[in-house]
Amino acid sequence: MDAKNKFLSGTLNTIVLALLSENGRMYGYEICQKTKDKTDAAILLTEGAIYPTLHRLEKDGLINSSKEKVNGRIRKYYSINDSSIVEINLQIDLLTQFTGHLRSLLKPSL
Amino acid sequence: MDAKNKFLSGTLNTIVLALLSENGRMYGYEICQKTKDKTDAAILLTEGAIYPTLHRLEKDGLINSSKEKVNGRIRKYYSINDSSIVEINLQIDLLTQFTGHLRSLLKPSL
DNA sequence: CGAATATACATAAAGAACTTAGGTATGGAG
DNA sequence: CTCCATACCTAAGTTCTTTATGTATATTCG
Repeated sequence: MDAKNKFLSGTLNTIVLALLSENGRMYGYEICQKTKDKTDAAILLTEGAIYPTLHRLEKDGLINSSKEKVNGRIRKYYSINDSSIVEINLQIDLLTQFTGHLRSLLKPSL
Repeated sequence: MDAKNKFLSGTLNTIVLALLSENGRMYGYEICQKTKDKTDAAILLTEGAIYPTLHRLEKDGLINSSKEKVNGRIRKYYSINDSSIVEINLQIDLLTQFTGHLRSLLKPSL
């Protein structure tokens, strides 16, 4: 019950899409590490969450995958599907707006 | 599958605590309206979500309730439990920090 | 060299939280 | 008198995450 990231719920899809938009081509494990690094370990993605998320996004046609052997190990790289860029940017914008509204609701405590 | 607020998940507890901290004393229906007003209807809390949330927070001892008849209708007012203020402010701070990290992850798309 | 750790993928059972949909009831507007 | 707003509540279903495994290779360290 550590629940490191109880706020994460619902935002993981969009975080992944944003990282792929920015970085072009990433694999699951890398996404977890990158997120950890960029947030000073404040947001920790678990593998049990990231892999199903990637599979879901691919099934929904938002991202593509390709396997590649690197240093003897298989990596599965993902990148955004160009034909979904509009949809992806919309989702990112919506989440950005949501966090803005959220912060305005929380602000009085500052 | 409209999922108006697919990002809400996990943050509702803390939104409620923040609103109660700010406003002192509110009832469920009012919390929904207030949230709608303050976010230009971008965040819409459903009654199916808000009431179980209030019950949960009360059960956990974070808030208190009292019923009152107003204009012929029963209202159940909630307020934060003073002995939980530290815990509540911590949760609000954590969510504020989370949204900060989240925005930094999403920012490159701007 | 053997063991532990990091890398890298995957899935399944369980739990938590939300949506959807329904139910009850009063007051005011048209 | 009917509809809508107010005001509460709960249950079934869905979705997503956590936790717990499992597989496999490369590297590091004693």
